[in-house]
Order: sequence, then structure tokens, then C-alpha cells
Amino acid sequence: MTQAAFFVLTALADQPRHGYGILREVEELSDGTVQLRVGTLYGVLDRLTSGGLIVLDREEVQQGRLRRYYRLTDEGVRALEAEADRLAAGAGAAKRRIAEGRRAPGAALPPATGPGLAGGLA
Amino acid sequence: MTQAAFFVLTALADQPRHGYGILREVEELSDGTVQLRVGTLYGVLDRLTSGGLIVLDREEVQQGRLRRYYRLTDEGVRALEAEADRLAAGAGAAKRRIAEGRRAPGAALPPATGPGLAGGLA
DNA sequence: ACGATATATATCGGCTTCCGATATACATAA
DNA sequence: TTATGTATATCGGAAGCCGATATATATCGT
Repeated sequence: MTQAAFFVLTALADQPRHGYGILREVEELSDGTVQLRVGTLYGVLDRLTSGGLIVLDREEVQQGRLRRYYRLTDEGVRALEAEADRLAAGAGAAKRRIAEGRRAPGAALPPATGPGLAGGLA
Repeated sequence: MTQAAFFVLTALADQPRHGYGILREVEELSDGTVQLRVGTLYGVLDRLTSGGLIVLDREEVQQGRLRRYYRLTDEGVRALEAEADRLAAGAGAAKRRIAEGRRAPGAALPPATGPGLAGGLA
């Protein structure tokens, strides 16, 4: 699953939202660190719909502007949970390894004189 | 940062590794959930090198086979830490939102009295 | 009244990235 | 001698991302 798809699913996880709302919500929930682009959004929405992870929930006209709301399917919720677990595991692995690397200085220093490093870690 | 780049950096976080070793390590550290492809690897390695996040550590010839070891730069360590934080935050947000969505049943149910399209699951 | 900004949809084309296939080469096991 | 594993790398098609663009309405400031 792509980053963009993950954040779209996350934005939809608590309630149905329309395209523009997803855009704003992703920015907000990521504290501004992820900026989902308009040109990216509709392709993602189409792929997630085709994949059965989201469905069109309803269409509303508010103040003369069309709003097209999407929501997660049960499969979408499951996929998002699985992806969240995967990301959390990846993040945890990275953190642990950084700590290990700092304990074993060879990793962040110029190569030692001999070929025989690659010690017992990992 | 792409997924592939993140996992390459993670594989290198504890010690220098060569290309093929990165491939196996990514699969192992992710419990088989991430399969970095050979065709993807070298492009990623080039981009990370150009970006200053990794450097060529050394080259060894073991049993007639060349091994080209890469290691993280200090900047690479910092970038990996930042990305790990970002991913962990994203994963946490997703989990929290799924829980919220389950408290608010409207999100996972068919629209009330709507035009009746797209019933249950896809 | 007019222009800028915000809301809201969507498409297009270029660029980056991904990945299966392919190629080369040596070691080991069946 | 055939297959599998280790190890490098490239190529081309496909997928995905994103800036630019288009359309339309509402609001706010000047």
C-alpha cells in the first residue's frame, strides 16, 4: 500500500469524508508533515474503490458545491489495521537498530583496518 | 522518503551490509511482509548515495564474489530516525481513528435512507 | 465592483519510482 | 549437469505522484 493510500484510509477511519475534506484532514492528522496533493487524491480514491477498501457513501450539495463522501468498507478497516501494524513494526525495528548501531561503533565510522568486522550482532 | 528507501536504511542501521544482504535483511526484519526487489534496490541505493544518506563503506571479494558494503552517514541516521517517528505517528493516528470510528457506528454502516447504491461490502 | 482566497470537483502530462525479466558469474548441492 | 543460492547490474513497461490547469460557487477585503 502506498503512503498516499494509507493516509486517505486513515483520514476516513473515524468518519466519512469528501475529497477536499480528506486533503485537509491528512494535513491536520499528520501535523502538517504529509501534504496529500489534489493530483494524487483522485487516483488513490479510484484505486481504493476498485480494491474494495472504500465506497462512495453519499453525495451532498452544500452551498451550491457538490460533496462526494467516501467511507471505509470492513475490508478497508482490516487493511488499514494491518498496514498500521506493519508501519509501527517497521518504525520500531528502525529505532532498535539505530540503538544497536550506536552500541557497535563500526557502523558509523570509517572501515577498520581489517576485513574481519561484521561481529556477532543482528 | 519511499518505503523501499526506509527499509534499506533500516537494514543498514545496525551495521554495513552489501546489496544482496540488504535484500535478505529487509525480508527478515519485516517478518517477510516486505519484499524488496532486486530491480528496485540499485535505484534506491543510487538515490540514497546521491542524497548523502548512505556511502560505500568498502568492497570485499568473498569466495570469488564481489561484495559492495554500504553504511549510513550521520545524516542518514538522522533521516531514518525522523522517518521512523513519522511512521510511528501515522500508525498511531490510524489505530486511534479506527477505535473512534467503531465508537461512531455511522462510519461503518450503509447510509440511512440514501439512494441505496453500493450496499454492504464491495 | 473587483480581485483574492477558500471550497470542491476533476483531468492531463511529465517525471520519478517500482518491478519483472534478463544478463553475467562463481559455489555448492542434488 | 542441472538446479539453487549468492552477488552484481541494467532495461523497459507499468504504476504512482504531483504541478498545472480547468470549472464553479461563496466569502472576505478593499
